[in-house]
Amino acid sequence: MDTKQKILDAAERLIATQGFAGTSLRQIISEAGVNLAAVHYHFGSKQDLLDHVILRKAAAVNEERRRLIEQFEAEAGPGPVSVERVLTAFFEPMIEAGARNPQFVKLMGRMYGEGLLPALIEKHFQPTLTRFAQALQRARPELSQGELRWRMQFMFGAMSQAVCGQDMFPQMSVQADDSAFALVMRRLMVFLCAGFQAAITPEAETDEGNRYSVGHSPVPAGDSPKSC
Amino acid sequence: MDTKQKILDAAERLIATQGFAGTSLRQIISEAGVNLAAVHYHFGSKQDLLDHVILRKAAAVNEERRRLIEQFEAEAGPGPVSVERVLTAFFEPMIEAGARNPQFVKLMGRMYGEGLLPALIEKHFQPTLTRFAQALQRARPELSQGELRWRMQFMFGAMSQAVCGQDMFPQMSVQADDSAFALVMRRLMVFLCAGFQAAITPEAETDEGNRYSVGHSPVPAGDSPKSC
DNA sequence: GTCTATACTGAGATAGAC
DNA sequence: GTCTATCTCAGTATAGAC
Repeated sequence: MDTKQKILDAAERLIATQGFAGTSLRQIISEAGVNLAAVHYHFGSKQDLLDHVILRKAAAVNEERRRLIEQFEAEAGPGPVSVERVLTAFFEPMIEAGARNPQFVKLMGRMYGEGLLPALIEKHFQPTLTRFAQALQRARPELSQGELRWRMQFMFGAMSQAVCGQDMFPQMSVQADDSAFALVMRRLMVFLCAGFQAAITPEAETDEGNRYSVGHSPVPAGDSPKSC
Repeated sequence: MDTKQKILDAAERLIATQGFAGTSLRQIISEAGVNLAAVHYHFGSKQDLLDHVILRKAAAVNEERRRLIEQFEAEAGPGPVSVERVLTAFFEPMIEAGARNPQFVKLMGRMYGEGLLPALIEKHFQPTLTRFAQALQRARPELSQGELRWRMQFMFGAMSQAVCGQDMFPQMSVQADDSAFALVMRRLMVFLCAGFQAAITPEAETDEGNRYSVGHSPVPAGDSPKSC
């Protein structure tokens, strides 16, 4: 009866540590102690198994996100919800989930990195995502829709690395213990908050000459096109 | 004689569009018109083939990055190079590479997402990476080494999504044409620049009670721990 | 409905003939 | 250097026991 659960648990554990492509069904069934065909009976395919692994927990996180953003919007009345609070509504449920189950959050990050999440999000969480996009748009009305969505794209990438990124600096393993997770997420929020608050990107200077003239003549220090 | 080149070219093209895991050696050899065993003869394994695909072009980008940061440091004299200029030294060579060969840059982003790049970077580009970390540290001396490296981690994640991310919003495909690539990268730089410039993350408030009290009582609006 | 046994196709890798 | 044959292991499909 709990064959399904055993498969889901084993899959979550293994995929979180080894990635989706790096985990074979035979590993999963061996750890779960079930038969290979049971996976396809219950889930259809490896990809569908992944969907179920993610959905059974992501749904709650998503629900909580929706609840928080609604609460903040109600509190804000007619005015916009601040960028900081929108990000809080987005990340706080994730931090909570990570405190309860670090594995799952790591798995989500990995799946995002492997490019497997967007399809799922589009299938199941599009409304929530749109809701956050609109909230951010109200908080930063100067930003074009294009720029805002790119910044959200950047946000997802940064989040993915925050959650499951491997260290680039071997001499020091930053993510020592799980208790540091909440701190990392707060660092992420600070970083992203500033990013969203940045002035709009000037769209001018479309390849006049070759911008790579930077190369061998000194770069003018003062009048950069970037508002930094 | 050009068997090696044919394999490298086909691999770059296919992996850039389908990812590493999603591309089989048999696809590659079919497109290159060579024998399967030739791959293992010339490169040893699929993973090693990927290393060669990346290294043959990434080395130049990396060299250019090193050259630029050195130039900026020379111009700055004893003072620090600004965050903006450090990021320029980092991204400008990549923008150039993308203008010449969009495929390659996309491939790099994909590999980063799949978690295959950090090992390579550590093996071959550690000195350059350390150099940029030091430059950023001088530009933002208030940041602890840990926080700075996390922000770099966020940067890599955002970059990865900027370069190869799939759209989350189906109704509108943002990355319409390749000419938009430079604009996206400038948007990324503006975003990241603000992120690095953000005030340090307060490390206090370590789980006193349960921070999720946010839940059912209204969240205090004013006195947030995040400096946003 | 639930699970087992087994076979099928395609993957990466390797040994050895030429 | 190159190619054939073959090995192991992956995901998948199905027939049939209970």
